[in-house]
Amino acid sequence: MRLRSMMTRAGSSLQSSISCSKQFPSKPKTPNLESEPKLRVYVRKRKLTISKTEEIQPEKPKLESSLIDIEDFSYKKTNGSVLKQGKSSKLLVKVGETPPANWVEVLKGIREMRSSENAPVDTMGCEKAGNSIESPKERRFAILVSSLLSSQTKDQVNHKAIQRLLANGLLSAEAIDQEEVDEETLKKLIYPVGFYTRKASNLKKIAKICLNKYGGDIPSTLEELMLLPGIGPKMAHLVMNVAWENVQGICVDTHVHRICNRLKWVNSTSSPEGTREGLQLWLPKEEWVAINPLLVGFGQTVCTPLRPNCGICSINHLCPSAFKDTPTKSTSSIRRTKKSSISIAKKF
DNA sequence: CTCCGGTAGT
DNA sequence: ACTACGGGAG
Repeated sequence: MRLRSMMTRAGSSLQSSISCSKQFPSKPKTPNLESEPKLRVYVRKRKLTISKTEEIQPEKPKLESSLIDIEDFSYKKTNGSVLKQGKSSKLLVKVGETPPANWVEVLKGIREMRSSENAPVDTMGCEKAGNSIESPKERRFAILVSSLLSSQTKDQVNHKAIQRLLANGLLSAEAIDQEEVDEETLKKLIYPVGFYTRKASNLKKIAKICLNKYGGDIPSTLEELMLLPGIGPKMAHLVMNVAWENVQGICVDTHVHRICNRLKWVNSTSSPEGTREGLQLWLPKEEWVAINPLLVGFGQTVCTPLRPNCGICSINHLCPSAFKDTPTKSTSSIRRTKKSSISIAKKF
């Protein structure tokens, strides 16, 4: 995959305020810390503090380089509900200072498997979108649109939809915002991407916002991207990574979420956002962009949601979940459990 | 019939 | 936390 070089814009200061969240995932179990007494003491102390008080303003800890760059932020959707708060406490940071054992080896193993395997994901879909476009502004817009369309949609389908938009000259904010381009038109053009009706509507709105507020360009910060209809955390991080080449966080999709939990790379998270935060605590920032395509491909071929192929996995000796069924609490496995128990119930 | 490379509203 | 939104593929 190649990223076109371009000027990265330096903005993106996300210093929004943050009121320390009480939404901190309440799963403070102490996993493998027993082996490191020194750390354990510290962690326990922190943990206690956290659970007692919401407001924590500790001294800036000496962190590994990768963590300094995570900035506090909060963003909300139009209805005013707070969708996400940035890193919520220093506790996470401290715990995260200890990366999971063998993670380097695990990563290396996955890379090797990925290089021999052919995963459906060879590139991130939205990267392709920009390749043939000269103007940086339009290239970024194309990437944004491609991200929007790509959710719950096969890469190929998404790619074709983008090509149709392009062929009709409808891959810029100016073009889409025109009066005569209605949602019906867009809908037909992007069909059959997943949720095309809603996406057509969102596309129209996004074009208007981009034109009116950003001069036809796309927002350059995470929080502003999230304010666009249909753009959530996953896509916002993807766009920051690819369109702006300004890495604010890890793009966590269902694969990254599931695999990180299987590997115990995060502390049993129930949402992709939780996984993102947990992963960012210890994964060196240089890996933040690459980790997504790597794990997505791995998740499609080897570490599948249902019946993972642990037998062919070269790192199964390092995986806490290897050969165990009913693995993590990924959304799909929850759903599966629920449904299968229903169908079992029907049988009897 | 079940699974998908999310998001937003309940 | 739970579910609707769409359609295609296995």
